[in-house]
Amino acid sequence: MPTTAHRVSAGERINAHALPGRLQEALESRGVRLTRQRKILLSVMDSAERHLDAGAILERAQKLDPRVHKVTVYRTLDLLKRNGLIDELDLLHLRGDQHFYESHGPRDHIHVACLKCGKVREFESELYEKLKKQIAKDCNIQITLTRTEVGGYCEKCRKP
Amino acid sequence: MPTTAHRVSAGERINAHALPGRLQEALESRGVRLTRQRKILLSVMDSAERHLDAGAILERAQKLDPRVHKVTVYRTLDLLKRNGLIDELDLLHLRGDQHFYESHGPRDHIHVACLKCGKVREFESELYEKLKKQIAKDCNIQITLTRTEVGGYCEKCRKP
DNA sequence: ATAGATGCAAATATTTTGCCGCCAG
DNA sequence: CTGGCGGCAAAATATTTGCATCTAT
Repeated sequence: MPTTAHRVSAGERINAHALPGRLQEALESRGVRLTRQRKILLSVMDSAERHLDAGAILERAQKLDPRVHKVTVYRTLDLLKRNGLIDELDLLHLRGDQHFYESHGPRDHIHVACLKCGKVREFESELYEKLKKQIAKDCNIQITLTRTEVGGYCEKCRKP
Repeated sequence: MPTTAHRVSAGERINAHALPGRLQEALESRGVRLTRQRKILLSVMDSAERHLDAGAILERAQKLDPRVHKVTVYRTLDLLKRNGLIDELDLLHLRGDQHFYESHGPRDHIHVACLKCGKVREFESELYEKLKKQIAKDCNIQITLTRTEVGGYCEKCRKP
């Protein structure tokens, strides 16, 4: 599996442990105990410029503080999942069979990935909202989570 | 019921080991070598009434012929994936972290799963086709695969 | 006959669990 | 102080690989 190029987005924060991000605030407001390692992990996830898997989260956390343990990463991810604060993605197994995580905001989006260069883009659409409403109605289901992943070849990768 | 067309469950084909199914025919036409174990595995997948993972495929295959090996299941799944004959799903990790497979026909569909009872239903929609076209256009991508999985609570599981 | 497929064991990769000492509140 | 949390090792789960042997064509 190819190592995906590191995208440095403008929004990437340099100093990870500076201010409490969205996730930390969410846990605080729920009265969840905030340990040293949790603060580090939350800041890593809050400031990620791309989707990270458990291993990548561990790496970045250990750069901030080597005392963070692999198992704690999994336990913290589980905590966040249980609290509905992150989404677990597979990204079409583009980069392997592990899971990727993203702190999910209020807006639901589709992941659009290029199968060649591996770039993942997020896409929002009113049509998607309509589709979900149609599913809810026609299947008589109360939808609580959705995941749409699209793979293909981007403009650059189609050209010779 | 719904205005939109929807297929019932994954497969309704009845008899497992009888006649060559869609998958076997597809491989034959491509000149792929058809071994004893491949025929068995293909028939298992062609006649599955629900989405199976590698372990479930192995189990069913061994009931037909105990000489089928686990590794062969993975290698055959890989063969089918490479030939674009099956889709690999995660079904929202409803039943665990393994992958599920389905022989994919010409029609693309959405998987709608109840998070409580685990029932998975397939759903087709013109709206979905439109959405894909919109993505292709707006993201300037040539789409080759899509996966949409929706989780929620079905009518029965919402009731007391 | 022979290229390609299978079986077996062992290696990888990822995630989970049991147990005990530690620390945030 | 104390109940939840984290570290460590080991288990569990899922999948892949090396190599010798077998078989469909």
